Amino acid sequence: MQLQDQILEESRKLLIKEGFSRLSMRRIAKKVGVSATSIYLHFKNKDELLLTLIDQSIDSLIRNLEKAVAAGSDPIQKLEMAGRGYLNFAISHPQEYEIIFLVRPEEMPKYPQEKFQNIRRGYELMAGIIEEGVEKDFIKEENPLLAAYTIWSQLHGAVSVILNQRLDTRIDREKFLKHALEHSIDGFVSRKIKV
Amino acid sequence: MQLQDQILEESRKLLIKEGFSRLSMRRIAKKVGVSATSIYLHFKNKDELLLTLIDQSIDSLIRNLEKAVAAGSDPIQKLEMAGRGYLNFAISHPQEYEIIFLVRPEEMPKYPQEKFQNIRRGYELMAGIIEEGVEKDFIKEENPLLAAYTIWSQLHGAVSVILNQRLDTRIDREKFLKHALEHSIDGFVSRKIKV
Amino acid sequence: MQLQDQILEESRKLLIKEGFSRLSMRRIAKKVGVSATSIYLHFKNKDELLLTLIDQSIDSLIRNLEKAVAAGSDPIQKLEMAGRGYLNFAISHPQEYEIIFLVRPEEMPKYPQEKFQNIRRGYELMAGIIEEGVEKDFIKEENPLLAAYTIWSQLHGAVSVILNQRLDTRIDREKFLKHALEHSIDGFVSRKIKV
Amino acid sequence: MQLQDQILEESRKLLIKEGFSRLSMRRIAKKVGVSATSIYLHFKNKDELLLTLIDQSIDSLIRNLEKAVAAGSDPIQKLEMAGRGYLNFAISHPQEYEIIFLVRPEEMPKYPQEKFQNIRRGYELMAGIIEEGVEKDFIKEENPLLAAYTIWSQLHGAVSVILNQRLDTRIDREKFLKHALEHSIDGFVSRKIKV
DNA sequence: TATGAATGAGGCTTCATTCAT
DNA sequence: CATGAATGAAGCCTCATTCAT
Repeated sequence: MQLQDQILEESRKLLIKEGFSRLSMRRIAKKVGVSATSIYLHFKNKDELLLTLIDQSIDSLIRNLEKAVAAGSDPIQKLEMAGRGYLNFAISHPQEYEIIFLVRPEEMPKYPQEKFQNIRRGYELMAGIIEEGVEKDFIKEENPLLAAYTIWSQLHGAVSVILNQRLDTRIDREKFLKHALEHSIDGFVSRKIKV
Repeated sequence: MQLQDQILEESRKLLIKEGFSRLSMRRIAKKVGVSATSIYLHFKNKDELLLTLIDQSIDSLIRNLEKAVAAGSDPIQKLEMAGRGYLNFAISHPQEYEIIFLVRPEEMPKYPQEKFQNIRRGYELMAGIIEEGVEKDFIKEENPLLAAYTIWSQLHGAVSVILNQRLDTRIDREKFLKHALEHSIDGFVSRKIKV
Repeated sequence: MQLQDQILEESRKLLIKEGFSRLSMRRIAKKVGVSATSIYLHFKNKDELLLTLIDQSIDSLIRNLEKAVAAGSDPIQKLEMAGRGYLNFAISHPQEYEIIFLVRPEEMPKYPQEKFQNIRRGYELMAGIIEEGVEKDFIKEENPLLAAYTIWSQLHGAVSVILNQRLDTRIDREKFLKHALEHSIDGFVSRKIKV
Repeated sequence: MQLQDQILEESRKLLIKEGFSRLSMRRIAKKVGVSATSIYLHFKNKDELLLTLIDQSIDSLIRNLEKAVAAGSDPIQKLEMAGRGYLNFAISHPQEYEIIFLVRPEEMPKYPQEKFQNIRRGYELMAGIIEEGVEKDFIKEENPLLAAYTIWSQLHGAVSVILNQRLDTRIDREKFLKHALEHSIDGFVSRKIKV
């Protein structure tokens, strides 16, 4: 593995294990086993490193969604599989998922906007499915993008409480995820069709 | 205003404006117009300051929810008003809302667990309403706590994308909030009763 | 007990338990249960407090020596009892003993010299005994002050290694003290007379 | 000279001139003429710096003793030379000598015990000589280690009063040292053989 | 006699980054 | 491609002391 990739990988690990505030160039360098200076041969500075991290993670999430969706046949199934894919990705790749939401708005001006807009591809993929569902009369929905984004945000909410370890201890994690998915996807769908 | 309150207020402002990583004792002191040392006369250390901030914010959120709920008559209305109250609070008091979710899991061990568990009162309030709805046959739901927590997490998701300034620019904020609320509350209710 | 005495007592305890570097006005105040400011009502500043502490300790040591010597009949016995008294005092009142040697030379200019010279009374007491022994022909010694001071310094050495917890673990403390005393006092006497 | 050595040297000087309580990383850095940060490139932290200082000093003392002893022929002469070597080292390298006794018991837990135990080699060297003396019938002594340690502590006492500038102004320093050495070594020896 | 509030100086340490090699 | 040395800024925190009450 190239040094550049090692740096990215260790950064991800450090990020999830120790938190953002403890992610320093020195720490990364030590973990990788090179001098701190060496990192600068591969990344212009810390911001660029983070940006690469974010970029990769967004790509990874979207690739996962696309793969998940590919297996579905009708729009409703596709939507459900996208939702499931989202949750699975977040839960099983917490480092990558969290990095996507790592940069806080006050720091965003430092980062090129278009990088963040890549994430659009995620819910646009969902919006596309909904649109397809509308066209094929599976789904009734006036604003597919809005609908997709709503689902997207709700899935994010469910994942957030888990990754932030704030899920009530009296609630079973798997049950919660199942319920949240249903409530976001099935519920949405059912309501629109069955009612 | 007492210095203690000024410190808390400026901390909140700084937090929202500059982010967690830039919230330092020195910065707070400078903003308030006192020496950094003075803060230690009112708070044992930075952690205690943050804890007070969190505590106050949780209290504030819950008081808002309680007030919102008080105006409702039947369970369904109450639930909707709680949801609306949640969103309103988060949007209009972003500093306080964000502080509640500020502490990341890797730093939690430092803080007393019971402080964080105060937040339970928030979704337990919702669970209570759902239970009431079940009793009065307005709502069909086997696990009110799970249901309440699901709604809770979804509202959090909606709020998060807004506060993190990640809402797609093509989507209107108000429309999104309305849609998200409906999708979380009404949808939940309709599905359970009407179907 | 007066506040002033409480302050002194807690200072002594703190000094021995936590060390000089951690003896701060705030800490003392907290231990005593008053505000830090209050100490300044009783002592001009930290140096004055320390000085009082030293003064009292020197007095205490010397009073102990005088008492010990009083019980002896002939000079040799007196000398031995003085030595034993010295060791006993140091071992059983480590706080007070250590304070006497607390102030390092580089800080001495701050303190009035005459306070420290009180300690002279300690080995002058011993020198007196030796002189008495010379007069009564028990002891042969040209320079009683030098002899007394030598014994004095050797007893200090023995006590130091114990209080500094540097006594070799393979050596029994009591045996060491006995041996050191013999070697300093008896040995001195025997050599001069018996040989 | 390497920066590391400069740091150690200036630390020693500062220690003897200003005392332990004023030995700070900043001060050392200023003396050496580098930024405080630079020290951390050569020492992990302040404790490590002190430990290095202590380690070097213990080594230095023991090497001096060994050299001193080498010149002696019979055990008694060796013992005397070791004692003289001890005094000489302490008086002419006060910084190094004092550092050995710098760490107070309450701070010892922070430091690895084995470093401090190196000092054992010092009085074990003396114990060895005494043992040799016993074997060759020059000396009668049941417990060589105890005897050696007693001498050791007494020499330390003599040195202490001088380095702490507490020697009575009426006593000549050289005479005192000579007397103390005799009293510790010769006295010990004479008594054991001649009586 | 007592204190709460305040402060400037300074404590140790970590950080991102640069520069010469 | 890699590094060791260096640094200014900043982090949290404690200190002795003063002042107004």
